[in-house]
Amino acid sequence: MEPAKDSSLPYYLRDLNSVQLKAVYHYQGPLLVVAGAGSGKTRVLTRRIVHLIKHYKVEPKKIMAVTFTNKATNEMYSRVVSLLGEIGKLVHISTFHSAGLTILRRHAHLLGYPKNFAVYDEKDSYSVLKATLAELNIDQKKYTPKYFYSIISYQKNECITPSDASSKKHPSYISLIVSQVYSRYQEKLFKSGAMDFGDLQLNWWLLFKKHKDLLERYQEFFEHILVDEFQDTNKIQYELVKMLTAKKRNLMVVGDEDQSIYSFRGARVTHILDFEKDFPDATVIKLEQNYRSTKRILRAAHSVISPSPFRRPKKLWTAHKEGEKIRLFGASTEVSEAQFLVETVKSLVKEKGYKYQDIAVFYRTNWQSQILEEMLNKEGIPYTIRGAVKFYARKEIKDTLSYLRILVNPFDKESFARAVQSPPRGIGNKTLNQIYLAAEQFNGNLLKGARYLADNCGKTKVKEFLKIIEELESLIGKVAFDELIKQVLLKSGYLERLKEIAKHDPVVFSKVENLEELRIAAYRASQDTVITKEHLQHFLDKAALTIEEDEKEEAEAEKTKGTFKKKGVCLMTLHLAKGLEFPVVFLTGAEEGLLPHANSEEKVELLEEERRLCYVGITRAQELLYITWSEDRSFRNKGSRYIYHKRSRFLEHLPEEDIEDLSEEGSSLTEELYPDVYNSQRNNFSPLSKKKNSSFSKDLVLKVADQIECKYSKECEKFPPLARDEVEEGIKVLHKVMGKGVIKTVKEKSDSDLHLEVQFENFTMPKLLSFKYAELRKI
DNA sequence: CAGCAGCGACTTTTT
DNA sequence: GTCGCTGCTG
Ligand SMILES: Nc1ncnc2c1ncn2[C@@H]1O[C@H](COP(=O)(O)OP(=O)(O)OP(=O)(O)O)[C@@H](O)[C@H]1O
Repeated sequence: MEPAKDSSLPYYLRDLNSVQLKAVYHYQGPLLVVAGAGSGKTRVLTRRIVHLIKHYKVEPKKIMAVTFTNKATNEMYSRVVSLLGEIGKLVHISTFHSAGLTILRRHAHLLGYPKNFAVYDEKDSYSVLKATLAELNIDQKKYTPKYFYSIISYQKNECITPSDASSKKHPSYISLIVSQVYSRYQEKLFKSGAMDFGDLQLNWWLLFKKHKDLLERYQEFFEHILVDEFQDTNKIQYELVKMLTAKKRNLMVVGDEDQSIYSFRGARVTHILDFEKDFPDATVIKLEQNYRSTKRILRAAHSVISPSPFRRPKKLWTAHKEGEKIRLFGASTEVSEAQFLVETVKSLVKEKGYKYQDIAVFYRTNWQSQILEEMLNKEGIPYTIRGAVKFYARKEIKDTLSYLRILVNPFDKESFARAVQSPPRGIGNKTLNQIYLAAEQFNGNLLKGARYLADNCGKTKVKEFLKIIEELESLIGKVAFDELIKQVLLKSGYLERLKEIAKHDPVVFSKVENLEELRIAAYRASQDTVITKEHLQHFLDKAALTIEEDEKEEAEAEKTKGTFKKKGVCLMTLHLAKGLEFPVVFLTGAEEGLLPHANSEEKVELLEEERRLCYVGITRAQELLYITWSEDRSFRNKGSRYIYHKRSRFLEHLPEEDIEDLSEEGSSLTEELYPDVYNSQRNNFSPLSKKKNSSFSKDLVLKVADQIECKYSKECEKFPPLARDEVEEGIKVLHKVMGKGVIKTVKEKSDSDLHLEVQFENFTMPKLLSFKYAELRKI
């Protein structure tokens, strides 16, 4: 297809082929774009936003663009901002959940929730469910909280409310129990002034159902709604989109059936088919030219996806060159797989001129990243990882944030209980229950309940706890956010407690380090401005949705490139990779049991989803593609038995002429014959055991703990401020929060500011700082 | 009420 | 192999 090269076209319409242009020009009415990977779907969607604003003079804030994952949202955001600059930031670009949260923050009172309702994560929800099951005398061994959580989430995704669930005509025994649990659970959440993830959609939907006037206002407000990755949309999300566009019918959806990988959370590919039924007048546009990958990569991708039995065949071609062969590497152990990765990355950077951030590493499950990380660390290769063990889900972080959460929402039982008991302070379940009871007199306000108990029943321990809370509360509006976090850690005795534990168990080092990381996140979120309740709420919201702090800001920093890439090799799960692209891709763990995952082998639908996952991974690659697997990997729960895994069945049909097999010599045969030798060799191979204990001594714990207490800010006073013309790579600096470090790179951003990358002593990864705000000292 | 031993779950993917 | 929860003990 000839690109429209006419240079009289505005900048944002260049580099689009005629079919793409047709989609971008589309003004009003429903529009469906279906197309294969890399055909420019996201490009068309983002360019169309620009066109709507520039040409049709639609106000940016009246455009909403949504999708499911944070990553894909960031991708859209950075593309729009790079095309539009500041104006682009006014467009409402977010995930469905984040959009729901924003709207519910404004109107939740209409549903009876407090304005500062809490957002419960999975763990909080489990805990509520556990209490629910206990109340209903349900055997938790037989039906776990997890089980109910998944069913309730599913129901919420399907627009099923508790009352819908209980009004079933001929309920089975189990669905009867489920509906009981669902109702009681929902009641409990409500009393705690809390919503779970599903509620961010369900309550949004209910809000619009119950308050037509409000819905109309939003229908009126949003001129255009665009949905990226439409195949990942579940029922309630589709319903929401239909509701919102019912009046103006300016809805554009963009998707690819072959990339549907979220059916486990209720996403339905059939929505693409439904769309044509729901909007019979929809314009349908198909894109067939791939602009991302080489011919070889595309053929490989095709060989993976085409055997799928349910698939509607789709054309996809590219004008790009053949490119290099796809390299396969079958390793004998996960360690040698990781070694291959590390070595190859090194040589790509050294000899082929690739940058670390050009390289992505994908895997099926989060835990697979561990070994890869260790290897990369060992070799000093910079990398970024997202979502592994979610930062805000860690115990120490949740413990700390629980104090802030009850400041914002004193009804939040989960956070209240957590704060009260971390660290343990002589208040146990008995007192806790008394507080709950007392709180009923105050509409469920737990702080008031506690106050009542403290004043009238002489509970000194409770009094002491309340004193902490009140002191913290008084800091709001007075100090910066990082200071507030520090005070939480000090006043609550949490840090003291960790130091105590450190004396006999240095493992807490990583916890202290994480807390320091949290304080830095707080510092970055507020810089030196005074923290307000609104700020605090906002920060907690972002934490709840696992939106990485300043991800959007950084996206901006790299405007020129269009797409934003973080520093270093990018590690992520296959699910998170969707919508992104990289010059070099490593698809790791491409073996039976992992891809397809063992849990998905049984059912065809699940198996096919795994296939699509593999397809998604392959189609992220622009130039080079490496596929690796390991015949042997230790699965912790399966004991120390090693199970031999064959190369993934999805690789079976890779075209012979497009691949180059670099697999290790020695194979399954050797393993089967000499398992002992094999195993001992394997042990020699793991120098990476997590025995941090010896090197991360208790001194280090104390050091970081000191840091939290801001020892550096005093030290800072001893050194002269660093002037702008003194900034130079390699010089030593002191930062009041992060301590001593060396400037690694200097990036000019504008006249007013510099961007510095500083390697601090106490952190493995370098930190990005703004010169203007960092107030560095010269040492 | 806190500490500790013993037990089971954990590793599928996201918000 | 580790984490976190449960239930027992002091
Ligand atoms: N007409 C074009 N000319 C040049 N490059 C293009 C054109 N259309 C798309 N591209 C490029 O192709 C790549 C893929 O585009 P994009 O990410 O929008 O595709 P996509 O359909 O959203 O892919 P996926 O579904 O795999 O996420 C991008 O690098 C984009 O810049």
